[in-house]
Amino acid sequence: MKVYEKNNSVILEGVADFDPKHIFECGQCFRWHIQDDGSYTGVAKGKVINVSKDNDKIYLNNTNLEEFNTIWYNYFDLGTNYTEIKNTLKNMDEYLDKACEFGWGIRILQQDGWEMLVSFIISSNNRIPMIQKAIENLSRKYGKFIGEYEGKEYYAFPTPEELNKASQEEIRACQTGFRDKYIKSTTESVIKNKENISAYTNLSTEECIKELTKFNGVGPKVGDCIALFGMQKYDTFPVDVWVKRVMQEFYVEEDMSLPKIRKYAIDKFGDLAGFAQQYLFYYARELGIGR
DNA sequence: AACCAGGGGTCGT
DNA sequence: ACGACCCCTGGT
Repeated sequence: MKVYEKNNSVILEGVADFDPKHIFECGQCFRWHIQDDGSYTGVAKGKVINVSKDNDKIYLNNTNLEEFNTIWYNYFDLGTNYTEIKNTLKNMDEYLDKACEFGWGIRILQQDGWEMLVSFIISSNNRIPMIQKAIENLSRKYGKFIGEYEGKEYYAFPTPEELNKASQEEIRACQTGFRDKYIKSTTESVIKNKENISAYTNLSTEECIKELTKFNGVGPKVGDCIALFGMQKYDTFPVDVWVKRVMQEFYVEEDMSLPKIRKYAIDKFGDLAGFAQQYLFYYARELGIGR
């Protein structure tokens, strides 16, 4: 991979297994939006950045080499060899083979743990456009102003201290619905116990999920998502409705419970369970499998 | 036009 | 084990 800077952009040449659509639409993130030109603009790590692809070049716009080295290299998980991961998964069975081919450019972003905690609490019993709207509202109201990009204003996701200034009613006014109380209680608990959410990456997967599910509004599925997307716990397997469908379609009996599907997948896919989940989710959702 | 069913995890009973 | 929770979408 060749990396160089040009006109407020960082250009990556010959990077394998990277497709913006696959990355931003595989269910792992909520703050990336497609633009008229097919590129994606998003807020992460307190910055606004735009990502586009042209043949074998990836353009990271509105950033520079220093930020690439300190932030975006890890954020886009560029140190991980996805070709190898896909090869291992594809050899397991024909369904993973198809799913990996289909979502060939997926990468699991290394996102902020605190932001994932709140975002996936909002995601429970909720749909993606609604989740995006609520997170946007919370950021605009309580997060720091980052700046304008292409005529739009962007705000960082609020820190625990910033979000703690909001009352339950004010949180609900951001269109969180009945999850307002979960967000309030979780934020208060983080502040009160001086929780360092980013340190959860140091825990074992099991310990990490056990700690996460102590927060109000975090059950098994949401806990799995936070661990996978915010804490690099790749040996877990969030089972949402789409993953349940695709698993029942290809692997297990129709009446298998969610915890059993999860265990089945973790036993089968092992350390790569989280990656398998992403390929299967994207495949199932884009193709409407099991609907 | 007005209404109702559907979607989607967690909590509390 | 099961209903309630919020709110937008899509169908009738």
